This record gives sequence, C-alpha cells and structure tokens, in this order.
Amino acid sequence: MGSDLVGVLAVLASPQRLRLIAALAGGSNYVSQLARELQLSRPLVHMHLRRLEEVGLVVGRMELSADGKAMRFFDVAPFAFQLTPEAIQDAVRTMEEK
Amino acid sequence: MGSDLVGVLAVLASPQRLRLIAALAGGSNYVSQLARELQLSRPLVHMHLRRLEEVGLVVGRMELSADGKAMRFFDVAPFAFQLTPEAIQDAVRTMEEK
DNA sequence: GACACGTGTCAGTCGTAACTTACACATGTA
DNA sequence: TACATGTGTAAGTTACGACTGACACGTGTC
Repeated sequence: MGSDLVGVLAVLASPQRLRLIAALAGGSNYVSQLARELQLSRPLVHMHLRRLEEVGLVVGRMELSADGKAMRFFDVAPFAFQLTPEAIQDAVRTMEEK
Repeated sequence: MGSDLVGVLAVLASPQRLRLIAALAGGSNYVSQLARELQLSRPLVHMHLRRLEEVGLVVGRMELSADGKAMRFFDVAPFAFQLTPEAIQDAVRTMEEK
C-alpha cells in the first residue's frame, strides 16, 4: 500500500476534479448541489466523484435528508502527497516491478 | 508566478512522463538515449520532454559531443510540490480569477 | 396523478492527447 | 558515396476520457 502516486496524479490531472476537491474542502456536499454550484451536469459530477473516490481522495456516504430523500454526501480525504523527483522515482520503481 | 499547480498536474499525469522524470532523476541524459532506454519512439520522447520543459519540471540544454554531434541533454528541475486539499483549494482560487 | 427533488447508469458524441511513420537537416567515419 | 549517429517537425491514425441526454428508480407534497 504505497498509495499509488501515479494513479492519484492521473485522477488529479483534471480541472473539474480539482474544482470538486476545492469545493469539498469548503465543507461536505452532495452530488446534485455540487453540479449546480460548479455548473456541471449531474452525471458528469457523479463520474468525477467516483474516480476521486476510487483513489481515496474523497469519501462518500449515503444520508437521508429530513424529508426522506437519499442523498450522497462527499468529503475530502485528508491526503498529503510530497511531489518531488525522488518521490516520482520511487513511485515509478514500484510501478515497474510487477 | 504561483507555479501553476493545475498545469503541473496535467503534465505529471502521464506514466511515460513520470518514467522520464524517474530516468532523469538518475542523471542527465539526451533524447535518443532516453528513447532507447524507455523503449519509446524518439519523436514521442521529444514531445513529452517538451511538455515537461514547458512547465519547468525539466530543463534542456544543447551540447556538442566529442565527435561534433549536437545533443540535447535534459535534467530534472529540483521541484517540490505539497499536494493537499488546501493547496488545491488555493490553486483553484487562483485559476478561477481571470 | 403530476411534479419536484434526490439517486444511479447506459449509450452515444466529441475533442484531444498519445503515438507512429516519414521527412529534412546536421556531423564524423569507412 | 553511403552509413551511422544526433537533431527537429509535420501529417496522419488511434485510443480514451470528457461530456450530454435519456432512461429507471426512489421519496414527499400539491
């Protein structure tokens, strides 16, 4: 479990996904609301959040609202990656040994 | 000069480019040699190095070999990015103010 | 029932980065 | 001369992620 740097970078290399993380850094939120705030279609937000969750950058939870609607809230995971030539060298080494 | 995080991430999100950085972290090298070592076509290496250089992750220099050939050597720049939700939040803020 | 809100997913289209092949240009050596 | 090495770039294909629209499914309210 070296928290796959190359995978994380691939997911992080998207303006929209960065905007999603930035939005979630301001507090947890749910899919439809995020779509409205960021001016994106809901399926698109859904897809981006899924990819972010796959690499563990955000965590999602189901929650029932007061009026009984099932809503999917997301939070940012408290990640911290150090991005240096050496870190990349290690990541690539790990990557290439199968 | 906020060293554009989103641009850097976009460039860094490529297995091949990560391999290039890893290779260069082991010492400076030139295009054709890198292509051989990483098993990539030379134009492809050329393109990836150009993108890496555009965001300042590597630096290239022209050098004349002993037998008079013009060779393009590259070195990794000593970068260090801290990748956290807060850093992304700042980067996005900078990104959105035009 | 019709509507508003939430969830999820599937089938497409579209744009672009990745990649290859081929070209042009240098130099030094057999 | 021909061939090896190096450089750069332009044209074309291809693979893939991004994105939209439509669908199905829930709930509570008018």
